[in-house]
Amino acid sequence: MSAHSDLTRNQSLVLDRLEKADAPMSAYAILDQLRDDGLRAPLQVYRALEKLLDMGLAHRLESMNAFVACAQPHCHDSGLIAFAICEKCGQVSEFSDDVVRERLNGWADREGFVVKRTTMEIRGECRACAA
Amino acid sequence: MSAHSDLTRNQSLVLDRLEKADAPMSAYAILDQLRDDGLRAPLQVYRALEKLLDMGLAHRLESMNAFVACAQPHCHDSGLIAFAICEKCGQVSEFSDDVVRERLNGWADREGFVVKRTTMEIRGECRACAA
DNA sequence: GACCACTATGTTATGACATTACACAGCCAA
DNA sequence: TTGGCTGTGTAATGTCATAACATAGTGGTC
Ligand SMILES: [Zn+2]
Ligand SMILES: [Zn+2]
Ligand SMILES: [Zn+2]
Ligand SMILES: [Zn+2]
Repeated sequence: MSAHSDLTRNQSLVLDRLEKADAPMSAYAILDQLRDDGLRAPLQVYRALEKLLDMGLAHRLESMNAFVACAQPHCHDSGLIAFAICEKCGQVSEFSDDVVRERLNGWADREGFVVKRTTMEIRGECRACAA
Repeated sequence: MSAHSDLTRNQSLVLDRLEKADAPMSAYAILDQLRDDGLRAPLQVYRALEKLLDMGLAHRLESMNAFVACAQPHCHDSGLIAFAICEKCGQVSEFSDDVVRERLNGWADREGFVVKRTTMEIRGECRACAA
């Protein structure tokens, strides 16, 4: 069912669902679509998501309490990923920028701030929707 | 009670509470602390917050569903503000970086993405807590 | 094989965050 | 004085996330 054979059943179900979605999904939306597969409680989804986030196979969009499958698995070890989210069609673009990363790290170094995790989300309209 | 005479009563109450807090507050935490002032429902707080956000007097921290008073009101028309949030003591540092803004705008221009709003939140530990 | 530690799972209940819907009051301009 | 606009009060509901507890498989060690 999925190309991720090292995943558990629930993890595979959730990741598959995310990969087939054309927009970010909330945990409860995922759950609703996996009822037929035997999932019945939110925690089953949240637990699977937690692992997928750890593995970098999915991302959480803080600004909308939703989740997406990673667009370029294993391709962003930069430690800083930015998301552009179209509020009209839901399309999410994932990218990283070394200059931005440098600037933020520079600020943190000067301030003595120890960075654990950074989120960067741009909301707006994609080219197609803005036209 | 507040230096913001153009605000309504509820807005002043909420902003005062945020300004006196030493860490971000959830809407419900604000509500709890304003019971004595007559506030009784979440919506009263959320409505006040909505206006304060519009006016730039407060900010929402998406990564923790909480709110802070703006640290430098009227001082960041850059349109892009970054927050560094200490997960230990709750201290929030607010800053902006023109280079970062340029880079993100550059990406958006190339992609034809129309930016409405950008959130940038760094989680970690401040100098004092990391020591 | 018996044991133990570790990870995953299933289920119920609860907690935390946010909005919808409706009613009412004040203000100001037409 | 009427109508539009903004702010307010209240109840009910919707949405997102976790705590607590019980169970089951897996793999290593003795
Ligand atoms: Zn990714
Ligand atoms: Zn779009
Ligand atoms: Zn500010
Ligand atoms: Zn700290």
